[in-house]
Amino acid sequence: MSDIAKEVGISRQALYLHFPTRAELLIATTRHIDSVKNVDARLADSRAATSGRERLVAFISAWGGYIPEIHGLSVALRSMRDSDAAAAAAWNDRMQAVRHGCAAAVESLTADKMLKPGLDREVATDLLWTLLSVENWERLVNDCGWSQTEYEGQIKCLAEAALLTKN
Amino acid sequence: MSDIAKEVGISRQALYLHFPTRAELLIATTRHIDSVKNVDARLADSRAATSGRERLVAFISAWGGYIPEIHGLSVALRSMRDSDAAAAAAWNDRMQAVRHGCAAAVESLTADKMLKPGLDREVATDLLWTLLSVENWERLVNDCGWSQTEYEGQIKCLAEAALLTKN
DNA sequence: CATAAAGTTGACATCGTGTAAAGTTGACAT
DNA sequence: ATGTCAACTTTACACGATGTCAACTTTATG
Repeated sequence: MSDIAKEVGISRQALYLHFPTRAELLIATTRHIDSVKNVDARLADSRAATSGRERLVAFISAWGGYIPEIHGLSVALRSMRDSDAAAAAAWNDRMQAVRHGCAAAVESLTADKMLKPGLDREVATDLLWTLLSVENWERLVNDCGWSQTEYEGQIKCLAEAALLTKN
Repeated sequence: MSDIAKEVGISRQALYLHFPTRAELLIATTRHIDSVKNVDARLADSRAATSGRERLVAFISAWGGYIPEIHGLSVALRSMRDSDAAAAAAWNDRMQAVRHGCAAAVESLTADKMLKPGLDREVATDLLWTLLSVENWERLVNDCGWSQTEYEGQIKCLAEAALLTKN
């Protein structure tokens, strides 16, 4: 809070005139970033896709491309999940929203009969959701040194290999 | 530290007679668990595998089955990565050890000409390493409610779909 | 010019980690 | 039996972070 106040140019106490707690500040910031960076518009492409496969790829582009925008905040929010229930709930909400996107992509694949045979839709959603986690992005981009382009490309391949019927 | 001391039945301060810092206590605990749970023996199977594919599957069983044993500790260690360099280094060491296992499995697949064409060995290692992260285990088992058996089975399928050449 | 909003300073409570000092207890060797 | 050493105890305190509180100042506005 001291650092943020210093950066903003007000006193630490004045921050508490705007946000009751550190968690609320972070949560409000995610809301703000969402509106500034326009998440909804990013997801429009994937909803507009005609085939299930296109939808899958478009969704991966949309969410995968959004991760870097919220990454710093995501680190802060996740790191206080165990000490602050509000922060945990806020993070869970975001993740459930991503999960809904995954489920929609899986439904679209199912409609196209492109889902790998024997793969339950729920399981497929869980797998896709897991692949698209911020933690995996961190590992590949930060720890492994991949570029954003490499990340998106490989995750698309991986998701296709995992979910799509062979040819 | 208070809680641990209470659990152990000594004073908080006495803990510091054994471990200089909280981080060192956690690190020492990982070492202890490793020796008690015998990680090395668990990995013997995967090193003994004859084919690359067997090796991959055996490694996933070995490491995937070890995750639940260290999970509580892993949470504690990871949560102090940003505040404590020693904790971060300890966690990284463990993860690099897992990465070496992944690299060995990938090499074994390469030797068998089973690695998906066009897939760089380094990239394959990164992907496998990412799939096998503790964070993914947490998500699938804790958040998605999968059993350990489901986890191991699906991750094996996923790893095979991601890395192996098609038939 | 009064007022209300926004900000300032300074002090303080609470919690967790870690340090420090002085005293207690018990085992064990001589 | 006595002295010594290791392990532990209690008490106190420093430090940093979050959050609260009270009193004072600045500034825009009707």
